[in-house]
This record gives sequence, structure tokens and C-alpha cells, in this order.
Amino acid sequence: MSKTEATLKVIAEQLKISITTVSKALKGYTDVSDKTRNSVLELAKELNYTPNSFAVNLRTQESKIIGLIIPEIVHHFFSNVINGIISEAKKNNYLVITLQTDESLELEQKHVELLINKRIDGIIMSLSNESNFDAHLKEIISKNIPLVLFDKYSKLANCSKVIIDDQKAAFEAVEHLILKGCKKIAHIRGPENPQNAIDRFIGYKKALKQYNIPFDPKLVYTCNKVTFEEGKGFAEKIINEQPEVDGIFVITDLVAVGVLAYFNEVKINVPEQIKVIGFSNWFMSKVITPTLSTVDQPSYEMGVQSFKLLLNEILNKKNNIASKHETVVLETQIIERKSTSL
Amino acid sequence: MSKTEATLKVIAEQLKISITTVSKALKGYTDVSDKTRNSVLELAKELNYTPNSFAVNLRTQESKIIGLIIPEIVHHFFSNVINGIISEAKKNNYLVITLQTDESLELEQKHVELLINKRIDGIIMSLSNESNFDAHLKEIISKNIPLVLFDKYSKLANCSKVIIDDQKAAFEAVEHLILKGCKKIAHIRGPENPQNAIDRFIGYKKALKQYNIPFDPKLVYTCNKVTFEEGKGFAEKIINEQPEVDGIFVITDLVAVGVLAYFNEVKINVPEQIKVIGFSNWFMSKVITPTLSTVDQPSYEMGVQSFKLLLNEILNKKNNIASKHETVVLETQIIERKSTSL
DNA sequence: AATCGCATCGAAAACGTTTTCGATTTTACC
DNA sequence: GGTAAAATCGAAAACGTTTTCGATGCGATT
Repeated sequence: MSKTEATLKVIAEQLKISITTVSKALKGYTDVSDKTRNSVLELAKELNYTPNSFAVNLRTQESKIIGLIIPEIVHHFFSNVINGIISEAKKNNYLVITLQTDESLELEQKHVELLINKRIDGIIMSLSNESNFDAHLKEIISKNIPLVLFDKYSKLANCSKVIIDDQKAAFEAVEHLILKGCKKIAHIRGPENPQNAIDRFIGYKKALKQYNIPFDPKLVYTCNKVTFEEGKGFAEKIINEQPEVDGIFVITDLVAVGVLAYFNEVKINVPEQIKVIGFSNWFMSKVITPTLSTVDQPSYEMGVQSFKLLLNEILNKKNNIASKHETVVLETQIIERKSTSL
Repeated sequence: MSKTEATLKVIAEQLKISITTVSKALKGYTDVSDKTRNSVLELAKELNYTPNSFAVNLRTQESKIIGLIIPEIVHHFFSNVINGIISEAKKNNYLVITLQTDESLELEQKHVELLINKRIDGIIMSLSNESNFDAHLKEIISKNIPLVLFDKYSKLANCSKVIIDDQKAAFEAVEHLILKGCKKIAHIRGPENPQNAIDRFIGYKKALKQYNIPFDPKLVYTCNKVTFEEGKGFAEKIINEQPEVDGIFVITDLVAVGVLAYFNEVKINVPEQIKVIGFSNWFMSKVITPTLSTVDQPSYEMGVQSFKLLLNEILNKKNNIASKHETVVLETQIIERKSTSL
């Protein structure tokens, strides 16, 4: 430990040349003779030299680190996105600091402050249910810090986004139920605020309209916490309040699994008596009984694309080019399983 | 954007005092008059001054960032640990860079290099199945970089650890099957290398011995990938090769769920005909049909404890105190559900 | 009047790198 | 041998902070 660290200075002194030349030799500048370059490379290797990233950061004013803010880490969808982001970032020599908001706007804002102060090179985030185009987002944009929103975004934010077409995906899910013969379809929707909950609700209504099924607000149940337990609760409510319901479109698989669990308990047959389709295609949906039909959302790919967009903005900023923000819309796909087909 | 950043220099110039005094005023040094201190604090607030962390890092030689290396992010156990680590780290003003190895020793080593070069303040890791006390761990230790291993560790590594008593936990799981009446108990074990797979296997044998059940190596099946599909495959194999088996202790819930899925398919009754107990108590175990008995492993707490130990080592290093490495053993608990009881 | 103590401040070095720009040396050519 | 061009090098500033150490001024004490 007390061995002196290998720095440019140490190498320079040993070779009796200047720090400048050592730096240039290592960075491939052309105004350095082959002879000195080789001797530098050799000694650098011998001393196991690696540039002090603190100094590099200070000098170049970049950290090669990006921040990732999401509502929850322990969530199949998000952990897949994280995975995609980290993998793609690493390919491009970036590291990722992850923070979670627990769906709290206040925490989200603190996290943003923290990351800005740490001088990360950019931020990728999925908004909490409480969030909208609030002060913290405006600050990021006004400070010209590269920003990409994915999944839960704000329509007002002028930045790059990676999303799915929630209206279309929801439309197809409900259409799937209709084509399977459902006549009275309930919808367990997400919280009021998030754009994707709103859009899925719109998609639900559009599908009903298209197939001439009257929309009935009493068939819509609104999640608050979006949990397994809520799923069970709403399933019970639906059976009691609207016994003729024969199909349910659920905001996300976690809640849908709760619905199935309740139906299992009270011996209601799925899909014979009632059909259920979820959203997200998380792992559990194919191991539950009955297996759950759902809408596949390319979560890993969403992470990859998010980083790619962010990198683009980072590079543009470096070259003083104004980024025109892009919105990438990824394809979804209906996955038919037992819960909607015999 | 083109507005000049608020730095000590800017504040100093505006107030016509030295950079030194500004710095001292902000950091609470006593050799600064109340008058100047207040004027500094005021202007700092007005200009929205935040210290440039690149410069602070370089000066203090610490990053306030730690590295986390785990085999897989998309895994209920690990994402819970991540959550615990990030939460506890944030409380103490540290941020976390997460990397995953995909169970590859080679990647693990590259990640370690990367983090060391980034000059993170410490590393928390859970080893890949291929890893042992290899060169990269030795390097971390020889460079005196604070290190904490959790879950999958190496007995040889001389560093702090956060683990569970796998032998005891496995013993209790198998004992649970025995007390529920199982006479012929199979074990689907983890890969050869990881310490916890070895210890759980030992716990399995100890329990058999304690209850005078002869150990039969033909009842032991070894996972390679530790997947849902492997669980299904081994379940089929067990039924065909050892039809009298009436209990299975499975290395982890993911695989156990595969076992249950196969039994569901071929209409083998659990728990009447055969009982199954898993390990980890991941979320799915309580929503699957039948619900899965398992061993609860305090994953979030594991993360919290890991960070606490790491912080301890970081602080010791700062104060030039030699850390005596600790090993924290967390309590496990048998969770009885339908898969072992009627 | 000389000395001391105290309060308040600032110069300067240090952390290690990158890059500009000018200086020096070598080579090429007539 | 002299000159121009090309090759090779290094001094120094800059990034922004922290901290050591000494300087200064002033009132109080002998």
C-alpha cells in the first residue's frame, strides 16, 4: 500500500522526460518519437499505470457515469430495463448509478439534485406516479443535461423518450378478449397520473367502441398501489358487483396474478367462466396456473434504446450540437396463454 | 448554459476576498469572522453554489461511490439486496454503481478492474458460480480496498462477509420435510462451486443422518444453470427414476417453482403425493399454486448489513486503522405453505 | 514602549491530468 | 554549409477544491 502510485509524474521522472511527453505517448499523439513512446508504454505497463480518473474527470469535465432513477428496483420490468441500460452503457464505457424513488416525487427531486451535483453525464428516468413535468425536470433541461425518459414519461417534457404505444397495445389486448368471445369486459386500471395508465384506459375504450360494446364506467376499477393484494381485492369486488363480467383487462401482470389468485381461491374457472389478460409479460405470468395471457413489453430493449438515445445527446452536447430529441416507440405483442384460451 | 458556473473563485472575486476564506466559510472553519461568513453563505445561496465534486474527489482522493458486483440483476433475491445496499448507502451519502457478471468469472474480473480504476471507495460483491478466491479478489485485498462479500462468498477470502448459515437453514428445511412425514427425500442442489450450494448439501445430509435416514447419492440432482426449466426437467427425472420419492428439497425457489409446474402438468398432487420445499422466499412462492414452502432469507437486510460493514472498513482505512474483518450471520426462517402441508 | 495573544485572512502547494503553444533539435535539400 | 521544413520535446496553464502555514492587525498586558 505504501508503494507510490504510478502516475505520469513517476513515469516521467524515471525516464527523465517531461510529464507532457509521457501523457502524449500514452494518448497516441504523433509528436512523440517511436523510441520514447515505446519506453513509456513499457514502463507504464511495468508499473501497472492507470490514469487517475479523478484528475481526468476534473480536466475533461465529464464523469463517464450516468444516473438512473426509477420508481422501484424490485420489479421484474424495471430490473430488466436496468439490465439493458447497464449492459449497453458498459459497451460504451459508461457506468450507471441507480436510485429509486418509491413512487415519491419528493425523493425523485432529491435524487435529481444529488446526481446533478455529482456531475453525472446524463440521466435516464422513469417518473414516479406522483410526478409530472415538475421543477426538477425543468432544471435538468434548463441546465442542458442530457435526459431520456422511458416508460412513465411526461408529455410536456421536451426531451428524448423511449416508450411503447400504450393505446395500441391496450386496444389489442381488449380486442383479444373480444375475439375470444367476451361480451362484458372490466378494466383494472393504473393510478390517475401516469401517462401509460391513461393511455391504456383510452385503448380499452377505443376497442370497446370499435366493436360496438357500450362503455360502462362502473366496469373500471382504479389501482392505487398497483399490488398483488389489490388484484385480489378488485377480483372479489368485480365478482360481487358485476357477476356477468366475462373478461378483465388488467393494467399489469402483478395485479393480474392477484386476480387469478383470488379466482383460484374461490374456484372460479379461468378462462371458462372469465378471461383475464395482463400487461408486461413478466416472468411469473408463464409459471402461474393458469398461465397468464399478456402484452409483451420489450423491457431489456427499452433499456438499451434509452441508453443509446442518451449517449447520442451526450455526444451532441460535447460537440456543441443542439440535440433534436427523439421518441422511440417499441413494438408490443400479445402473448396468448391459458387465461384467455382453452 | 453560458452563465459562468458558481465556483469558489467567482464568489471570492465578487466579495473581493480570497478563495481560501470562501472555502473556509463554507466548511465551517473558525478562523473566519461572522460577517464574512454570512456574506459568503448568502452569495453562495444566491448563486446556487455546489462544490464541484470532480475537484473534491481529486483533492480528497475519495469518490463517495461504491461498486456492487452481482451475478444477476433480474433476480428477486439480488434486486432486494441491491435495494438494501442503495438505501443504506444513500443514508450515508454514498452512491452505488451496479455491475452484473452473468455468472462469468472473466466478466467479474473485468468489472473489478474497472471499478478500481474508477477509484470507487469500496466494493460489495456476490461471487459468480465460477469464482473462488481468484486473482481479482487478491488484488482488491492487496490494494487495501474495502471489500464485503455477501451470499456467495469464498471461505478463503480474508474480508468481511454477510451470510446466512446455509447448513443450518438447509438442515431445518429437510427436517421440516421429515417432520411432515417424508421418508425418501431428494435434493436438487446448486452447482458444484458456490459455497452456499455446498453448505446446503451438507445441511441436507446432516438432517438425514440425525433422523436415521440413509443418504443415497442417487437422490441428489445437480443444477447447472439454476433455472425454472431445470426444475421441470429434474422433477420429471425424479418421478421416472425414483418414483417412491415423497419429498424434495430444492436449492432455490425458482427451480422449485419449475418442479411444481411439472407436477401440475402431469397431475401429481402436491403435497399429498410429494412435498416440496424451496429456498429464498421470493415473491412468487406465495402466489404460485400450490403456494411454496421455503426458507426465508432476509435479502434486503443483507444489503443493509453489507453496506454497514463496508462503511466501517472505509472509515477505518481513512483513519489508518487496520480493519478486523467481521462476518455477520443473518437469521433464516422456515415458511410453511401448502406445498408441505394439507 | 515592547510584548504577547488572539482574531482574521490569504498565498501557495497539492491532487493528476490534458492541451496549447512555443522552443529546440534533427533531417532534407540546394 | 546554410536554410527551410519537419520532427520532437517541455513549460505552463487550467480544471476547482482543500489545507497548511505564515502574515497582518489590534487590543491587552507588562
